[in-house]
Amino acid sequence: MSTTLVIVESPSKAKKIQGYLGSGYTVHASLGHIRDLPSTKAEIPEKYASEAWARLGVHVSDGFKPIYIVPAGKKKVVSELRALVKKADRVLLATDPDREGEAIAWHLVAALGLKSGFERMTFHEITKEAIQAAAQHTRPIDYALVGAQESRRIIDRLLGYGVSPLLWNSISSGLSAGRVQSAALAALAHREQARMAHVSAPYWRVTAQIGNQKLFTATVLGVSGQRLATPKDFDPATGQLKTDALVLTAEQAGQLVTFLKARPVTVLSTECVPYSTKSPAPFTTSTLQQEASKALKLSPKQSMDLAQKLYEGGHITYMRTDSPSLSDEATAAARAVAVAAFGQGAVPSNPRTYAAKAKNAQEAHEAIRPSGKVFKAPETTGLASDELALYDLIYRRTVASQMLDLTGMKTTLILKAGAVQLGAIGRTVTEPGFTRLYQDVQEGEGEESQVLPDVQQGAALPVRDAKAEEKKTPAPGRFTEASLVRALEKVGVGRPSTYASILSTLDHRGYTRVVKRQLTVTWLGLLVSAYLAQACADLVDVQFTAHMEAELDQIAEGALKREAYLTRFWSEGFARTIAQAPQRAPSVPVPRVPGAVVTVRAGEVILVMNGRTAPLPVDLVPDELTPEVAADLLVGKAPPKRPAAKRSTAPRKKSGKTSSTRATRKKSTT
DNA sequence: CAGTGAGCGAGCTTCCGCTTGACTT
Repeated sequence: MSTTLVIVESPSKAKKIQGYLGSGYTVHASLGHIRDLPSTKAEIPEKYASEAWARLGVHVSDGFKPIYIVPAGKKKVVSELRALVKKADRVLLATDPDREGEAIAWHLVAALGLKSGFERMTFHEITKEAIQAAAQHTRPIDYALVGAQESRRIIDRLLGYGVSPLLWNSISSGLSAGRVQSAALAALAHREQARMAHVSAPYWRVTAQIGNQKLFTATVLGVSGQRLATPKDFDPATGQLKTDALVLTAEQAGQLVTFLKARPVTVLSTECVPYSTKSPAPFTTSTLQQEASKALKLSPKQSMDLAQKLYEGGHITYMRTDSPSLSDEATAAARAVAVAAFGQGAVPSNPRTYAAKAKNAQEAHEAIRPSGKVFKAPETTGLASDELALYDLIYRRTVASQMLDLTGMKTTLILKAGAVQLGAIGRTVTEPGFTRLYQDVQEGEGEESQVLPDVQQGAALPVRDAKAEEKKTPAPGRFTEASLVRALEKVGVGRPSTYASILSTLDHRGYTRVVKRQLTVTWLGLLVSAYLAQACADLVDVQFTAHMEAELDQIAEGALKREAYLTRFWSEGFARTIAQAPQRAPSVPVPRVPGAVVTVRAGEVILVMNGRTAPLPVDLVPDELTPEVAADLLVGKAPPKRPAAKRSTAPRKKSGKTSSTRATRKKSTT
């Protein structure tokens, strides 16, 4: 009897597919990649160990030939697969239908020593029909696509292992740089610098409570035809007014309140326009992380760990995806839930479809959704606590994606009291649509969602109360872990499988800290970012990945040769930049402390001011370095303690440590 | 003379992306 070995990436997928293909097929998982460039010196094969180029794992001057090894953790799965290959007379490489999957298929051919009798099998849906059809309609491996993946891998290696040593030289041993992490760090550093440079300006906001029965809030827009200043009217760098808007003094604000309380307002104009809010798309990895962060206060890592459990338990589809699209069966299931709960009118007559808008999306999987042809209601899953909460979020989001848009009317009233002009905005909902099931957690609600009375032009309304509040123009907000992921996804940096790990890399290197769910950058992070911006400007350019992707697409289409691209990119580009990079420690100014700079000496981050130096505490967030704190540090006083920001692990655990201590011990005993 | 400790030098670190368990905390 003949048997066919089918190799997929994930074990839960293997189990399901085995059921659909039945006897005659053996389905086994590769657990992702099975070969890679050597990551440490110890992994370099002996025959290359003495070669200088082997440090990179890529023979640059010999056509950028990579050295591939089977990492220690993957030896077991490779030998299992080898044994299965022996028993099979045909192998179907059913890894994911994307660039990385194509490469895994090719690595399997190489690592398992397949000579013939192998084919590539791809599918976008795990249903019995789709799988059986896919097993019949196989194709050869797409070597151009594999070449694009190898180019991506080589670029990331050359950049990462080429640039990181510059940091060891100029800043501190063990630091790292890379295409993805350095772009993420640059975004954080840029935002933190804008915050530090921000000069806030005070302004007054005057509001009145108006109405006969139900009161509504109106805001003073202007006086005698001159507009009242709002945050947009100030230059964030100086705090100075940059338009001709009116900034009230405290006294004027008080007078305005008294004036308003003393007389009714008349309606100058009313405007009523329809508005709508589109149903949200089903979850991708990135949007799941954002919503779980807002609604459930989970970090991206926590969300992914929970989603992994839900996936393994058969509750949801695959959780690492960049596609918001639903299969036909899932669309029908979502509509069925909506109709059962809210009636036939809850869904549009034509099912909604969603396509990826993220750059660089590969769409190998469908959206994250409840599994199966019929969605299990959350309360019938047997799940509890956080797992239940996350499943419930996914369930409601998926069903909501198939429901009607929210529609309503937006009303704007313009009012006047003497020379004072006021405005009020209100909304009424005519069709709640998807919001019956799924409410976005939104900021900036309040006044915008009030209901305004139905009044005519020229009508007079009593003012019940008025007040003036002193406000300050806000500094740009910090990223959260989830909002950084969203920002990276938007420019195509990182992949669903790496979003959570990018954050942990930044944390482990000491570049960032999470403080009260906000992602803050440390002084070390600012120094590294400043150094890279100066030494390797291309690396921190947000467009870098987008440009790379465009070239990789050309390689995949056969329009560009791998070696030509890598030569232009590396030998004629980054290799030169790296050779010319400065070897000095970077220093960055402290915006609010004139004459002070932060730099690094002997691997330690220090503050330098007036010829004196002081080490900076690791947990001192950059914008907490005020003139007072700086003065205290320089006379050796510790800054005021606050609850320590937790760091997940001790700095830099070294995997090579055991072998090096063993070597030292051996030497000392001889 | 044995035991201790300061000081020195050698060697290593590092990337991104695809998967789970096997480890600690």
